[in-house]
Amino acid sequence: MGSISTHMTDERLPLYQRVRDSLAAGIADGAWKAGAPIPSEQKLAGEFGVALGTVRRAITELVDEGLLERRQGKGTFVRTAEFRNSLFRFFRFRADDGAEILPEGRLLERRVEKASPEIAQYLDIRSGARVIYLHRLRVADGAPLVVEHLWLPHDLFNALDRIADADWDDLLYPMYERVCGHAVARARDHLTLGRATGNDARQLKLKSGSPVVQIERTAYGLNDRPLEWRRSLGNAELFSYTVDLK
Amino acid sequence: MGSISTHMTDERLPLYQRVRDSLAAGIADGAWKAGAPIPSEQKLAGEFGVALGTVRRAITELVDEGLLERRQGKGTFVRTAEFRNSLFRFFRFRADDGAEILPEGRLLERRVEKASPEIAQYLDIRSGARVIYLHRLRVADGAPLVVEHLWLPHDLFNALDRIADADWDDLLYPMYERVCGHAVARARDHLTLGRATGNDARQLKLKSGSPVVQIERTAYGLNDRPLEWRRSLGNAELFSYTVDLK
DNA sequence: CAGTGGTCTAGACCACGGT
DNA sequence: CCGTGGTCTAGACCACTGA
Repeated sequence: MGSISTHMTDERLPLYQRVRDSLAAGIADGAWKAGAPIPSEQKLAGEFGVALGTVRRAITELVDEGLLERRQGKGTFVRTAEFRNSLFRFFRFRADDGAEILPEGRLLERRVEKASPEIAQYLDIRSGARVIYLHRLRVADGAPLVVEHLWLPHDLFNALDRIADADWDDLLYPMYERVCGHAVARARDHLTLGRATGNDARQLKLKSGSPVVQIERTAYGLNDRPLEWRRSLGNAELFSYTVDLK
Repeated sequence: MGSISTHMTDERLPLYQRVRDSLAAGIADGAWKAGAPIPSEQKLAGEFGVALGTVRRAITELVDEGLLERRQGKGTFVRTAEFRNSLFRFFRFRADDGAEILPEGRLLERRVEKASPEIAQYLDIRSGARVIYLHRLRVADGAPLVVEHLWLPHDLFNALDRIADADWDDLLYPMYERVCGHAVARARDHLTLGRATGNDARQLKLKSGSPVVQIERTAYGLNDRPLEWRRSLGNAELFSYTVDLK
C-alpha cells in the first residue's frame, strides 16, 4: 500500500469508479497540491493493483469533471480552481482597450448569524444553525458593478473569523481553500431579471426600480456538500452571456 | 466492406477519430434514421477492421456530443434532436398548474431577400446572397411571449418555398430536417438585455422601452455549416435560466 | 535518453433486455 | 438463451517533454 489512501469506497461500484473516488479524495484532502502532478498512471495502477486502462478511465472521469488536467509527456496535474470567469462570464467588464478587468471585491459587512429557513435549505443545514453572512461590492475603475450577499456554514468556515477585514481577497474561492481547506468543485447558477431596490440600488448607483440581473448560486465542495449560497445583483445593461446548446 | 461508408478521413488522424467521423457522416447522410439503432460494436469493429475498443471510443465521443445514445443490452441509437427546450429553457412558460406549455408559433411574415452584410457574416455566405426571412410570434394561452426574426440560406432551404403559410410547424428544426434534410446539430446562443421598440414592443404587448431579453442564435448542421441565424426577444420579466459551472 | 501520457489491440467475463 | 453494451486485463507501440 502506497502513500495514497487506498481505502476504496463501496464494494459494489465499478473498479474505475472506486479509483476515481479515491483519487478525488486525495485531491480533496490536499494529498496532492493544486498545480502539482499526481503519480504517473503506471505507478497508480501498481499501487491500486488494477490495470492501467482502469486507472486511465478513472483519470478521464476526473479530467471531464475539471479536477485534473493531462499534459502529454509531462504528467497529470491537479487543476487550479479557475472561478475567475464564473461570475464575470455573465457581464461585460472590459476596459476601453478591450482588456478584461478583474473587479476589486470590497467587503461591506460581515457577521455570524442564525440561518433563516431559506438559507438553511440552500446550504442543507439545520434552520437556525450558525452561518457567516458577507456583503460585498464589486468595483472596477471606481464604478460599482455587482453587489453580493452570501452565506457560509459557520462550522466549515470558522477559520475565517480570524481574518481581518482588510485581509480578504478579491476572489473568495481560492481563499476558502487556503484558509479553510474547502475547495469549490462546482456551482449552479440561477439567473433571473429583477429590479434594484433600497440599499442594493444605492450601492450600484442605479435608480430604484432599474433592471438588474439576479444570480443565485449554490457552490459545492468536492464531496458535493453545499459550501456557499449567494445572491448577486448586477446592472442588467451590462449583462452578456453566451451558451452552447446541443 | 459493409453497407456503411468506410471511406475514412484524413490518414494522419487517430483511428478512433476517423471512425468517429465515418459514423457521424453516416448519421448526417441519414444512413441510419433518428431513433433507430446503429450496428453493434462487434459488427462495426469487423466492418472497419479495427479493435472493439477503438469503435467504443469513437462511439463514446459521439455519445458525449449528443448524437448517439447507448442502451445496455439493446444497442446504440441515433438520438432524436431534442430542441424543444432549447429556447424555452430561458423563460418561464408554465400554466397555472405548473405544467409546461408549448407555445404556438405564429408566422407573421415570410419573404426571400438579399443577405445584409451582417446576416451574411452570421450565416457564412456571400453578402447579397438569397436568404429566407421569417418573422414569427410565439404565443401561449393567447399571450405573446417571444418575437423571432430569423434568416436561412435560400440555397439550402428552397424546399420551404413550397410550404403554404398555414402548414408551418410550431417547431422549426424538425421541419427543416423533414422538408429540407438539414438537421440542426448544435447552436450557440448569445444573451443580452435590450429594450422593446416599435413593432416588437407592440407584438409583445409591452410598452416601448420595456426591458426584453434578446437571444441571438446561430444554429449549425451536422457538418458545422451555419443553417440559421435568429434574434429572439422575450419579456424580461419571464426570463429564468439555470446553468452549471465547473 | 528515460518517463510521461496517447493510441490500439485481443481477449475475458459481467449485466442487462428480450425471445 | 443469445446478443447487446459495460467492465477489466495485459501488453504493444507511438508522440511528446525535459534532462
